[in-house]
Amino acid sequence: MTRRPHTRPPVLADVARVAGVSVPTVSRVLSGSAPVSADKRRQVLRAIQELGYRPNAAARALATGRRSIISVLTSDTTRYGYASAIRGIEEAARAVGLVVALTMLDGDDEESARVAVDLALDQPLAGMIVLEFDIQGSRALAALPDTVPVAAVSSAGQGRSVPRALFDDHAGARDATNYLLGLGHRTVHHVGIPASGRPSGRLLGWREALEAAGAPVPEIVESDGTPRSGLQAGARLARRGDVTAVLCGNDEVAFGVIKALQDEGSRVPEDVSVVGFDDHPLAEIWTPSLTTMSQDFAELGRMAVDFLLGRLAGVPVATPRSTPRLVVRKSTAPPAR
Amino acid sequence: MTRRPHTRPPVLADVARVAGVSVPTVSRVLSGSAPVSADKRRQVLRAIQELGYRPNAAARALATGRRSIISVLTSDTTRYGYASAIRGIEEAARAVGLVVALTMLDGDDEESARVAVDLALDQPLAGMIVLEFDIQGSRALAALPDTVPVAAVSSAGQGRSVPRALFDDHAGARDATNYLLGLGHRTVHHVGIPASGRPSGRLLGWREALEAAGAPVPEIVESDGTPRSGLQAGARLARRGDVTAVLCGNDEVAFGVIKALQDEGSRVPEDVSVVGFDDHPLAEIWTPSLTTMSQDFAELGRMAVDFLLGRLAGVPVATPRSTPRLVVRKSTAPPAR
DNA sequence: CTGAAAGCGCTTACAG
DNA sequence: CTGAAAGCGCTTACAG
Repeated sequence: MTRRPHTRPPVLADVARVAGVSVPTVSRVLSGSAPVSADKRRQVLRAIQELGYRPNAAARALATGRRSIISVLTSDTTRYGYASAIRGIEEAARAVGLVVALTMLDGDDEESARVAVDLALDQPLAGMIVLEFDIQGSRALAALPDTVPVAAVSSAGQGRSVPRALFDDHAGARDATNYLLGLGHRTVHHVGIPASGRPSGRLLGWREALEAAGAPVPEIVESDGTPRSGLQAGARLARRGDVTAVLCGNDEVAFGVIKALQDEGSRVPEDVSVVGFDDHPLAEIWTPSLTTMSQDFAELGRMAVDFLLGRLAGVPVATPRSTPRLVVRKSTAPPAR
Repeated sequence: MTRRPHTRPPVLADVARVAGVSVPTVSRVLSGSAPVSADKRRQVLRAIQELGYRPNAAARALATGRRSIISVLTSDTTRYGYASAIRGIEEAARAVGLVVALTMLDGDDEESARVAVDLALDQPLAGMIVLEFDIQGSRALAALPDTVPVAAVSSAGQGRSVPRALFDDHAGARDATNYLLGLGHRTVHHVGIPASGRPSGRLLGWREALEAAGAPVPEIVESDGTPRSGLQAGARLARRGDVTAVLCGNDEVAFGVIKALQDEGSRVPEDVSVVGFDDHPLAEIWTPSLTTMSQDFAELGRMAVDFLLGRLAGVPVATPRSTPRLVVRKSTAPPAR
């Protein structure tokens, strides 16, 4: 395999010359936009093969004005929910011939959001999708100029008036809390995770369910959404002594909470019931297997793409919405007495 | 916030007109490529502000010939190792002003590899990075024309002569196996995961260590790399009855193996020691916490970018290499008797 | 069906 | 320091 880095890549005019036709004719067989005689078509195809010709994407984009990139703005892509949503976005984008560009939102301030947004905006974008799962996502959304088509994947009930695919974690948290109350727990504790705005839909749904049931609303235990922070949250809960049910902001935190509770001598679910959020692939393998609110992130990602494309095409699309679904496993049970 | 979807976005000539200067002058203040008087500079800047001007990426790419996209070809991005590598790639790329495009390799055949490669190639690429963690990656690599600059992230010892950042899982598996043998285990079983070629570096390292020690080489138990398949593999191992030590192809599988062993009444590590690979974020939270070969995937991703850019710049770069490191936790112990 | 010409929105010599 | 001109590699009317 010989590499020829110094050879100028062949352009359309080269193909035309080799095939003995005009430049527009090559363009026509490439795009199929107009009929070309079988003969010339064959010659063109052969020349393309021979030269290893590839259309210049930049030139094409400039001439047509078509944009082929969907830029995704997201914080930590190694987290399960984020990774799944990105996967769904990529699938849906690829299906319509679009490419997904990834820009990580890793700074904590507005300046770094602006830098990330600028970098993304420097591409020939068809549109942009912001994963507004957290404050970084919200900041990026705020830093976006209103000239670029954008769709966000957000918790229902967020404020900013941007088109979005919604996941109703508010309703999900309410359902989860009601489920625990229904098992007979006097109240439910909550381990929060960082949210896009204050307060999160999960927190609101949880509190709403408690208040509707006339149950006391315990102080929230905060976490940063990682298993490690769940460990600390679990240790704090164990020390309280009166905890029998916990709703965690996500499964990763729930894993840590369970581990800490067990380390402190509490049995799950006999002493404490724990519910997670997201249905992480390891939730069913955990010991005990984790009761959780299942969210289809990939589907959410796909919906965001469809939504964005629909709006670009001028077709009115209803706001897509996804409601988490309770998956009961072994980490929950009625309280001891 | 009013959206004006039907307004033509401002172009450089608009800025020039509003600022009362020539087009090249605007270009110069934009790029800083040549001195511009303070006066004109100010006027240009004001006009840019006023119009909300953004350079057209396609036009710029066409005029300069500069490419700003690094395309990453990868299969399932929700898996921990893949997600981390992508994260590292994105960080390194962003640091030098490049954008990362993601193309998922989800088909099982060569045709879908070709389709994915074609889509990626349709962008103005600076270069390409292939995550050759599995057969999909290898297929994509094979489908790549040799005109595009490419770097792969691969297991050491892979065949194809493409520049690559290497992770030495061969050595890692050998170290892990030797560690288990050193604890006094008579032999070590292996749960394989899908690899890029046959056989994988992990398998080779494992077998090599056993043979060097004169230990018997048990039949391999296959898995697809998911926790669920680990469950099945664990159940099969439990049935054998003579298993005291297991090296798993990755942590996700190890989690499933541990779970199944426990379900079948084996204690880990008292009856069976289990070692994983990758150091998944949940490895330290697992019960028991998982002894594993830690790999810095993000670092590997960063190295791949540096490697690619170095080669693009014509700077000779040594092949970057990363060797996994043993992290001893609670899932391993000397055999019972 | 086919070619000559203009244009997409930038940048880069080239003169001055 | 600044502007007129050419060019990057395509596509798209426009004639024929």
